[in-house]
Amino acid sequence: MAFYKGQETYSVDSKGRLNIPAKMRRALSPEALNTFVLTRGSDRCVAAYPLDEWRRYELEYAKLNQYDEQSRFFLRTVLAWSEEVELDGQQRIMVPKKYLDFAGIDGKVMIVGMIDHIELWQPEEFEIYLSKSEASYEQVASQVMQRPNGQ
Amino acid sequence: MAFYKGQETYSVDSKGRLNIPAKMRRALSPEALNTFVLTRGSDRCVAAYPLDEWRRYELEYAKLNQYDEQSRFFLRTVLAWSEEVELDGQQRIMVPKKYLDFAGIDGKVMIVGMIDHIELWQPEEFEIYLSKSEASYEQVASQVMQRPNGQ
DNA sequence: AAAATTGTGGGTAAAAGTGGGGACTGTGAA
DNA sequence: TTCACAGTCCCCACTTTTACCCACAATTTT
Repeated sequence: MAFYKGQETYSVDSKGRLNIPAKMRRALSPEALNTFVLTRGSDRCVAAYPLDEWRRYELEYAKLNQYDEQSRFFLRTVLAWSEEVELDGQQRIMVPKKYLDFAGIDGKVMIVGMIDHIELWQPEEFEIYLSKSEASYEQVASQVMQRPNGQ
Repeated sequence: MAFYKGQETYSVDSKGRLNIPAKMRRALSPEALNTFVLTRGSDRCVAAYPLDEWRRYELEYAKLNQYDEQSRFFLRTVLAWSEEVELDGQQRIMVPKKYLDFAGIDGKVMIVGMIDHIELWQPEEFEIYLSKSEASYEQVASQVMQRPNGQ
């Protein structure tokens, strides 16, 4: 499987349409049916999962017992902020306004590859996010990746 | 299989008619015969099951031991509050007043996709519901989904 | 250099969401 | 029995949103 990576600055037009970078589009498997599922990301961004990836999560959700109060709360929270969008003839998706608002996006978007999904950020917001960690990249990396490459 | 998801604010007109969002309508299988079964949801909302899904629940209900007092109570409550409604020419359903009253709905409705059914909420009520959980979303998520993606 | 792909914008027909009139039905009161 | 009334259902109509098409400059590939 191809993982999403890289960052590109793209624009959302007045109709809310957003072009998906060609490189990232190539990582879309045919099973995704040219469809992404938008959802609220961790931190202030919009996450877009290819449909086939999203289905794997959904199957887990479907197993939850809806008669359990906590499960219901979890499902409603996740699902209320999920929506399928399909690529149009120009390989663009329509991003509903409420998602743009959530991430503070207006006009320009930073599209970031994130392994199994892509993220949409307000460009300055993303810069700030990268720069504001007190710990350095090297410090965090050594904590997160104890034994890279499975060795 | 397509699961219900997303949230949309729609309106119930003076005749009690409610349009079903197109995206959710597309998740309706032909076996549902354009019919939903309304019932009381868990928490203060109205649940609408596609007819074919509802039949599966009915099979479960049929297995309950009617000599058990709690089972009887559960069955009577659920069944007394169940009613079939069919989509009209404009893809709307007629929501009887008692359901609107139960959920406190008047004019505007928040329609929420919930895996195998959709829920109708009074919009503010839903906002409050999402925001007032004592535990944070992250806490609940980690409790509910111990092993996300089945890994 | 030519050809194909990519990123962006806009016009227009179709679909979606909303509202209302009028016929039909069944109920209860006169 | 007849009438008034409420509740449905079936059309029609209007506005907004979305989907689909075409266009074009910039970039990449051949």
